[in-house]
Amino acid sequence: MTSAYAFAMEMQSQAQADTSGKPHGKAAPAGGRPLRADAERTVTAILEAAERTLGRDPAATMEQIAEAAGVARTTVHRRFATREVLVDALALWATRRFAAAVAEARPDTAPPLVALYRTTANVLAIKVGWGFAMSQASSADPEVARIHAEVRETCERLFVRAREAGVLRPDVDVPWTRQVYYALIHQAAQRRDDSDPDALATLVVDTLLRGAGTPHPDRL
Amino acid sequence: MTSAYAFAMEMQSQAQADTSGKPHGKAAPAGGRPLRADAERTVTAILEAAERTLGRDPAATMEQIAEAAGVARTTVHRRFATREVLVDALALWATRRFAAAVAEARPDTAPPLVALYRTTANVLAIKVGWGFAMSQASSADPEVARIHAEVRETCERLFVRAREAGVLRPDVDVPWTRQVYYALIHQAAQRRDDSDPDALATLVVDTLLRGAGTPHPDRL
DNA sequence: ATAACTTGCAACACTGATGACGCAAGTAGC
DNA sequence: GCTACTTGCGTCATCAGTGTTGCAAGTTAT
Repeated sequence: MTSAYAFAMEMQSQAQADTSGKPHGKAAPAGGRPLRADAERTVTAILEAAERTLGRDPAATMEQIAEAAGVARTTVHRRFATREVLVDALALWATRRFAAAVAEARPDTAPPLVALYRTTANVLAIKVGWGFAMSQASSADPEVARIHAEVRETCERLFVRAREAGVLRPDVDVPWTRQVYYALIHQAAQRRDDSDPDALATLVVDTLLRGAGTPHPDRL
Repeated sequence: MTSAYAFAMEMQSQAQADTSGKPHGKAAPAGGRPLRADAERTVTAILEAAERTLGRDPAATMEQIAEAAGVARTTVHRRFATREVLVDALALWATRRFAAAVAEARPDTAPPLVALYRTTANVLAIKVGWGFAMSQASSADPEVARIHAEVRETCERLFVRAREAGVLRPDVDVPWTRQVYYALIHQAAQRRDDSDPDALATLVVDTLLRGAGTPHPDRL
């Protein structure tokens, strides 16, 4: 991980929204102003540890997360007032990377097949390693929901273009195709073994387009 | 649901195993002997309510499950000593139906394509409505794990036969194909709308075999 | 009708997780 | 080196969920 900083800090400023304040007293101490270098390192360590830990067990304890991050539990609470704030921050962080990965593939302008391939490879690279955070698509955070909806629409636009370009059959159901596409990516991201993003992307795109059947059997 | 009784009672007898006994005192009162009619109705109501409730929120409370079943929380505990016992019972119940649905399609003897279609339709019929229970494949209960492993192998045997019969391409990776197949079924089961099992099965099989691409484009 | 069973209710104990503090020691940055 | 910040640690309060028990009222089956 290179610079989680910028993201992490945005998280903090988001976090201070303090939607309702179910717990007793105060919210996160998170002010918008810059953190000292060591503090930023800690925040990053916590977010990464949270991903690893929650990835294995979504019900993991703040204690376990703290331990994985190599910090005291109280320190986690200092940075993220509540568990919810932490999870939301994680989700937002990963979601923005996700959106950036999609945008980078220029899905609205590149030739459909190229865009499809590049998008797949980019997204795959994010998904392996940020599996838990990406599973929080149905986050309470409206920003996360918004971004996911946006990506969803981008994806469907791409499929429409692909259909018009003759890459997809004229009769395909775009929403269904997108769901299948998501499912394939998810499945590919699970493979712990051969994790070369390009090979996986090829597998996904190939499966999506050709399926597993023989070209022209006299079927059914 | 017609007769959940036989299943539910088997659950109970499984449940009494009392693996370690983490809580204080005793385990489930579940003896192997028959329940009175009203008690059986209650057990069934609880299992079905658990499915519905946990389907929406896997972290749902025993209280919420009880409420959904129209029963007091203490009654739930009377029938299922711990939350774990309840979830295991649910998983085992659904898993057996699942296995039965697969077996009914004669996946080892029917012509591959027929078997594939029938299996899909049967499994789909189980999965919609028992989504949560079926997601417990990685249950602590060894019986559940065993059945799932068995079905998995049956599925792969079917795919091998399909490949040899020319239904699947000679170069397909069977484990990957099975994963994709599972994912497609899962995806199809999500569709709350057009829930005709046959239509969904057609969609799944069609997608698996043909994919979404045009037959023979000059691709890549 | 009666004996056995089942349920709801109220109450209680226990546990694990969460969140908040204050303080002492250590570190970053000027 | 001085100041401000950050962290670990110990501690405490609170809470939600779980599991248990006793009893009165209702139901089932014979």
